[in-house]
Amino acid sequence: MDLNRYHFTFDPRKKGLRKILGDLEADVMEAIWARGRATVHDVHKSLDAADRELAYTTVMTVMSRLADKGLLEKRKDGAAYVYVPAASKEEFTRRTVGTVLSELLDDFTAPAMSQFVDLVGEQDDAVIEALAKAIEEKRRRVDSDV
Amino acid sequence: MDLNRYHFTFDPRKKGLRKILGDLEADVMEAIWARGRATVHDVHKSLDAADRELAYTTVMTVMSRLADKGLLEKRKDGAAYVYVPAASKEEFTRRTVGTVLSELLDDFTAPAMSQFVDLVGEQDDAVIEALAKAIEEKRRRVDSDV
DNA sequence: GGGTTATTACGACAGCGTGTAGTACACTGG
DNA sequence: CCAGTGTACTACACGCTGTCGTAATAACCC
Repeated sequence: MDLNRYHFTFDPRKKGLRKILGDLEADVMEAIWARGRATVHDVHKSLDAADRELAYTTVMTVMSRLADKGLLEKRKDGAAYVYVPAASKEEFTRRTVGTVLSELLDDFTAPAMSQFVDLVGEQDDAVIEALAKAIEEKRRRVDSDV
Repeated sequence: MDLNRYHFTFDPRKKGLRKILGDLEADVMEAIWARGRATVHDVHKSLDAADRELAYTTVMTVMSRLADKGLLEKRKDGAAYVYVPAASKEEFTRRTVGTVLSELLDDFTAPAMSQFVDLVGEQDDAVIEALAKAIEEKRRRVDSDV
């Protein structure tokens, strides 16, 4: 899960996790999340379609790299290795989004706040209210501390 | 300024704009923002310190790439070209942060919102105040629209 | 146990973004 | 018209990702 510690790319043109993972990496992760656990064989089988023939070793390399990055865990399972996601897709997404947001908040506090409020405000008053409430609580806490 | 359209890297280990720009690119931008406009000569002079000797052409290449990316505008000025930031540092920061946030909100709406609220709760007072202010402004704007 | 098959390890190379720089050409000033 | 200075173009390295091949290894079947 320590994508958090690493440099990664952010591609606004891509959708979802592909903004952050490479295309093939994302495909592999999706495949593994879908089945919970998978061997290289499994993943290769599910990705190697007619329109995109992938070498077995290509899949293996990618899975290996994902394990190095901490997104997958590699476990010996009799014959072959089984790869298990270090976190569910939701959890991974949550953490990644959290990392980016907190980095943004740390380094660009004011613009991040105002931009966020603007962006969210366009569609969702509820979130603004939630934020306002969070502020309220925070203030109350501070007050009672005093 | 259309970093927005391009793939860029995001490095949590770096600070500020360096998360998004390369180190040298960031140095160059800072130098140019500091003087408003600059020639390659100017930038080279201000970056080429004893501890970091840079070739003139290195600076030129970087400036040229920044112009390609739309962060700088290049204007003929008699002998040399002068480079002018396409946007102020604040504006650039604002837009970049905005791009990232809006991408995040589009693709990861729920986690982005909840993470944001959570993160804000953990922040120190200054940050909370910034947020409160942002919300205030937002509300005022909305009210006057109505 | 030997041969066959499935897996893995390791290494390679390409493309892209960034840092770095050299060379050759152009333009300004004198 | 020449010298300098600045510019364009080209190039190479490194890190990340996509892509594989080859060789080694482990499992399996007779």
